[in-house]
Amino acid sequence: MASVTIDDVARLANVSIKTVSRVLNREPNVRPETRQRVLAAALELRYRPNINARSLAGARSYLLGIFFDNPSPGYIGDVQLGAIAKCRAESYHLMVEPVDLAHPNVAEEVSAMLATVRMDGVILTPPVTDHRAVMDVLDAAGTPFVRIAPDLDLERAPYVYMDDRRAAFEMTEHLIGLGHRDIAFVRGHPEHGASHHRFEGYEAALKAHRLDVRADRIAQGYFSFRSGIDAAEKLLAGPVKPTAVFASNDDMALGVISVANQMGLSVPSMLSVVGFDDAPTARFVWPSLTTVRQPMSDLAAAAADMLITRATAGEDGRPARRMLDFQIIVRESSAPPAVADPGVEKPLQGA
Amino acid sequence: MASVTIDDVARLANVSIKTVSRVLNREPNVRPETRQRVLAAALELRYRPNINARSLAGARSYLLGIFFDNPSPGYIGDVQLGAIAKCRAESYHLMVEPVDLAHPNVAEEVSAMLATVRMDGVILTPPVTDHRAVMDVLDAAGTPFVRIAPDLDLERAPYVYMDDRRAAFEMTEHLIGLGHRDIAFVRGHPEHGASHHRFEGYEAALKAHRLDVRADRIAQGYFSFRSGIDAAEKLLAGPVKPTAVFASNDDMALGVISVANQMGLSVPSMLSVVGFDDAPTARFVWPSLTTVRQPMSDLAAAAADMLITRATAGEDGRPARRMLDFQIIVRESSAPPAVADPGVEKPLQGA
DNA sequence: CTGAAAGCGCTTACAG
DNA sequence: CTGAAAGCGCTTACAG
Repeated sequence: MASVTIDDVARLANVSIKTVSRVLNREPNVRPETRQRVLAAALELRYRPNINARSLAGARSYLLGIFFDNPSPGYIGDVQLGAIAKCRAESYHLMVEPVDLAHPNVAEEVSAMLATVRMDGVILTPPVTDHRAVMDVLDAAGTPFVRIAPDLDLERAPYVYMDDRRAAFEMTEHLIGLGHRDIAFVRGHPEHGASHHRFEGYEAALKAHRLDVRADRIAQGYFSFRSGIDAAEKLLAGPVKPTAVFASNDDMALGVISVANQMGLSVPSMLSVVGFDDAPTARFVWPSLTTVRQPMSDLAAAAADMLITRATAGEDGRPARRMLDFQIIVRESSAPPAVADPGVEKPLQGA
Repeated sequence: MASVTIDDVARLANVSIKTVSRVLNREPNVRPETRQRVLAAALELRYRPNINARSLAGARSYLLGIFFDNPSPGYIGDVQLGAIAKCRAESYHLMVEPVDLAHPNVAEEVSAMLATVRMDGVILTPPVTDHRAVMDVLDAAGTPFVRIAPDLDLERAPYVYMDDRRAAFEMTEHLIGLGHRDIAFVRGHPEHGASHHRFEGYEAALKAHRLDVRADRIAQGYFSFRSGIDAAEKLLAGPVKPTAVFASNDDMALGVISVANQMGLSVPSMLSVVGFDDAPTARFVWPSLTTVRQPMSDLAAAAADMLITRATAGEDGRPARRMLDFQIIVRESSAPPAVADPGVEKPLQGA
């Protein structure tokens, strides 16, 4: 209860509180011997600086915020884990703040929050990451922020991201490598930049392997399970069906699998289905889903790191950005096509 | 940047800062007219009290902590949403703190954290909710806490929970109501109190409907997908199979479905399978899972509420507890049995 | 290399 | 009903 303060440490070490402060903040100009004495005293007393006092007196709050709006349950957890781990390592703390983008007064709300609790930086998760009013408020408050996987205004502020195009390219190559030549694609929500990048990756991989990009093998989806079902019903309607479907996210891939099941198309023996995201569900469905793991946790950790180390500007003075690696997770839902094309036996030439 | 302080408000309202403080904290003894003037000034200046200053000077920090260890990704999100919503409504903020129970120095770590950032209360989620060393540290620091769905030492501290036994009872009745008479059960991890409550509910419902509780229809599981598979392989091995399987959680239910699929037992037409938890996955698998929704979000909200309103002691002076309602979510995985028992037509008598 | 003073923006305890 | 003073536990700016 009666907690140990900087005064207690100073007294025990026989120095002023200013010296204790210097040692704890790793400031220069302290004799090694003095430093040792202070450290020993702090250790003995198990001294922990009070974050409120530090924040009130100084320029740092040792607090990072993470803004969410309507997080999908799995998502919020992954993201936070990364940010929390980094914060913990740097003795920062993470404050979770919901942001209701649909609310008419978002800006006012966020502004009030920023005034109440001072944060050294804020991590913006999608869809908040693309909300201009929120960024305006953050700028007005002088609070640094890093965006996770933004779509819009990429020059505006620092961000972390993964290469969606390249991931889609590699996933498509995974299917081609399995022997598939007729691969359908379910596009993501047209308002998400990632949707376009993923489609481009798919398209580029087909072209690189001299395969046709057929309009009747491409369906529009909106990232929802339901839209995956609708898309699958179109893609699987004809007599000659694709041997694989690449859905731009896992929820839609699950919709595709559901339709395939109902049509008696066994996955993966008669139809391979792959997704994107590695949603928690992907591991547990039957068959489990081959997908792309977005390094959400690492992205958040990188964002936290940029904020804590104040590395939010690149060498050229423009907002910094960091790209992280994705991972192709091969599970049960992808396999060689049932009836192999005669040409499949010999390896294909990449472009 | 240059933020509005209590002094600015006091000046504009022509009162002392103490009076501003009174008004903002809803203390008595302020003339209505004065109160109005202060409120108007605060509004005009968009004044927001600095949380660090409040915390440093006063008895409240307006901060709640929520402790996690190895959260399953879906889980952490649900829980937090509830806690955050409540915090926001009461102008509190939520700090997420990871607790590594496996670490030899958990107690020391938590203790350090508590010294650094003062919290008005802490919410403990499973499995932290049952960790004695953590509770000891919390007590030592004088920090109130509320446990979510604890198993052990129920008299020790306030908690929120749902009635697992009753939920399992009702789920079993759902199956009986569908016409099932031969219902198998997969038990949960024996070290979790909930496992026993769920089993008791199953057992009680069978007895209430004069159905046999058969040892060969009960298998031990450990809450994992894998253990669900193992259990299903035992339960579905014989020539006369149960018409329904009630698994103590969703992960195991998915394991059961997976085995059923591989055995050619179509769910739900040849076998009904139900779970418990309403994991995010439950909605998306095919067939989607009939299950029990644990009100995780509401439990967390209730916990936050108890902490904020300081209602952590019951009227009898013992630790308070609050029980919340569960919900039976009927989806596609449960249906009437394929071959109905002749006796099924007439309604059964409940006990 | 070290320290005394002031101040961050509030609340507490006390006086009137 | 209202306010002047002290103080929470630190860091900042300055002096030596």
